[in-house]
Amino acid sequence: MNDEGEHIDGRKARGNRRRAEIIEATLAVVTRDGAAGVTHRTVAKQAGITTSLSTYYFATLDDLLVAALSSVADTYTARIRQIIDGPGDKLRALAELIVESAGPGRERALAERELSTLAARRPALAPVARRWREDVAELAATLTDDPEAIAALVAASDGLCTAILIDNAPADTGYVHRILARAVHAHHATAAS
Amino acid sequence: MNDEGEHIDGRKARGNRRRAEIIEATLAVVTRDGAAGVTHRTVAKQAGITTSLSTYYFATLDDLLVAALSSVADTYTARIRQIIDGPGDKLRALAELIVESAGPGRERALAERELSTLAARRPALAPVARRWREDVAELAATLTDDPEAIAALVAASDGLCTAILIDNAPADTGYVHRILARAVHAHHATAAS
DNA sequence: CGATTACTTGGACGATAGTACAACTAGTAC
DNA sequence: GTACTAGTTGTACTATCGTCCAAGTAATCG
Repeated sequence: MNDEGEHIDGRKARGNRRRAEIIEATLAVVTRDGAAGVTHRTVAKQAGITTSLSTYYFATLDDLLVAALSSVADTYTARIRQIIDGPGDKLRALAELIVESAGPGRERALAERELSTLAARRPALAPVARRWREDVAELAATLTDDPEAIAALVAASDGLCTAILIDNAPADTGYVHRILARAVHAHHATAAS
Repeated sequence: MNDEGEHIDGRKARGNRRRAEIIEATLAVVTRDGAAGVTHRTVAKQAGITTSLSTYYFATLDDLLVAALSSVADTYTARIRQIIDGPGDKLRALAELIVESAGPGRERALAERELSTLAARRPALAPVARRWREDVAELAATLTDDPEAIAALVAASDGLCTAILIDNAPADTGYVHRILARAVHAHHATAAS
């Protein structure tokens, strides 16, 4: 099993490399033309391969989109987990992550948002799209025990991302940090009803 | 001018009625199949007219999408302005409006979000998509003078909508209201940096 | 070596897309 | 009545889509 395994793994590794290339090409297409521009042909052209090869690795377009969304979600998860496990001011690190959406990470963030929106219609994508939100919640859980504060931070993070992406809102780290802090640290006198 | 005007207005009125019908059909299609499902043919079938008639009123698909997004944006603007100008607890009314996205207004809200995301790629749509955000900001401005509190409320509103739409998060009016209040009324000790 | 398997290719099928266009209808002007 | 114009229809052209398939290549196994 091991002997054969190494060879098989070698072959599979080549295939997985191709898969990764195709996924990256897919994200490039989403970045450039939006999710609507994703077709087997455009992706293949972007990746420099033939159309048939794209369908060989992803039989259906849905498979391709699921894989692409999963990929960006994985990246984001890694980033946030890095913040959670790392030292330093977690809230500030989150603010810096959000502000990235205004700069070099803008196109990628836009692609993620587009794929997330797409997830609303494809049940298979929903759990993947939900994950980054859960990650932020987990980060928030290290800062407070109040469930509402956690929900507020998640909502604020998401809303700020939207503001930066759609509205081209000013993206100053200090500014974003203050708004996030407001959600978490609010001394809210639990007004009734 | 008036004599002729009446007749011309009569013709134009008929045309505008058709336009409205087509826009409504477009929203129905976005609601059912997503923005990607919008084609001259699907819209025409939904409206019970021929494909050619759809292209007669909206020469290009972009025109149709712009008109559809403008329509939903108008509706939302009217709702929020009603809250601003009306009596009662504005923040609670906003919470109720947001919570609607979980119930009967869900599909419509989803359609709006989809069109907004689409706006990120079409400069012509950007100002329209920006408007509902400005409306919420205007509502917030009646509750506080702090610009950051306003930004926080807008972000919270948007994030909560996303949570409800994508995450199927619990949508309790009191809950939403408390999170919104947290954004506005935070007694935040302006931590430096 | 041949056999097997993963990988890759070019080309094809039917379906559907955006869009255009000439003809037809109905209401209005004179 | 005729002339005109907005509204409406059926049809057709071309392009691109998802998907499939038979054939070819290259690496590995026995």
